[in-house]
Amino acid sequence: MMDSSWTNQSPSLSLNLSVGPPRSPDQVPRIALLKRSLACGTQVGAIEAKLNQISEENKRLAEMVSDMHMNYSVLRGRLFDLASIAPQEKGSVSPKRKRVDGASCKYQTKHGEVPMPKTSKMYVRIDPTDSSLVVKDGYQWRKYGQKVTRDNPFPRAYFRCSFAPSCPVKKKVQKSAEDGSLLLATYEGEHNHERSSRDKVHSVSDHSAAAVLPCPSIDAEHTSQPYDLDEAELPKLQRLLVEQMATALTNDRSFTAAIATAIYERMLRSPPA
DNA sequence: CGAGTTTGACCCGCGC
DNA sequence: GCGCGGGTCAAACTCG
Repeated sequence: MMDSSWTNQSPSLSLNLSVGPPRSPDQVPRIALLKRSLACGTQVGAIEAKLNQISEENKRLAEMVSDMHMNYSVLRGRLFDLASIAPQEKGSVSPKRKRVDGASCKYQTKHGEVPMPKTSKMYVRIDPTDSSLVVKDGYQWRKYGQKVTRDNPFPRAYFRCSFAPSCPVKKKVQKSAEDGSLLLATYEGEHNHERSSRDKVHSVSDHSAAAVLPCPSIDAEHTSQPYDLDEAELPKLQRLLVEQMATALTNDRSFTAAIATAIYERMLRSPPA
């Protein structure tokens, strides 16, 4: 259902930072020609100095990207370390649904032993001032309870799927204790119906400032499987990484200038058909 | 008026 | 046995 590829793939960091398009053999004479034509003037030296400066910057940027890639690898390693040392159930299972046998993935109710419902988690970025605890996921939900839990100052809301009366799916929604702009939605069970067409259209995109962040290894996996990370850790790691890269790149004016120059030159040399 | 939300009470398992 | 805490119930309330 969710894409778990985020952590499985290294983002491509092989950014081509050369100014202008890659030089093909037939472009070298063009550069020579350009130089010759400019030789009439007194700007050749200045242009060469500028080119040297740009290559220096390119070199620096390449090192920066390499550093970031290394940091990414370190963080990624730490992520998987956390995944491997915290495989046991951390979240409390409802007492009424206490597991009888962890291996058999069953829990006991007053009606007997039934299969453990699949649980998945999803993180949603929201406006920190938004206390509605609404996650637009394409299904219709009816709230049936709200509680303040011990380990989190934010209330936890309980929802049941109201689209189909027989649908067994439940959802718990709570703001992250560390980050009030992050909602954690925990789904229990599987829908036995399609999404409502109305919500299909408005799913995710119409929520004010909300962005669903399918939690990579947690979300695709189920909590009964090995990747049961501390829910606070994973989004923090992801966010840290993305913010680090974005900050480093956007704060470096020479990088943005080089990108702009490269794009400009590329567009000049290969105009859209 | 019906559907959905709020909220205090209640249930039940766990740990001490 | 008792208190704690998470989950659920259901009456009261709100809103369209």
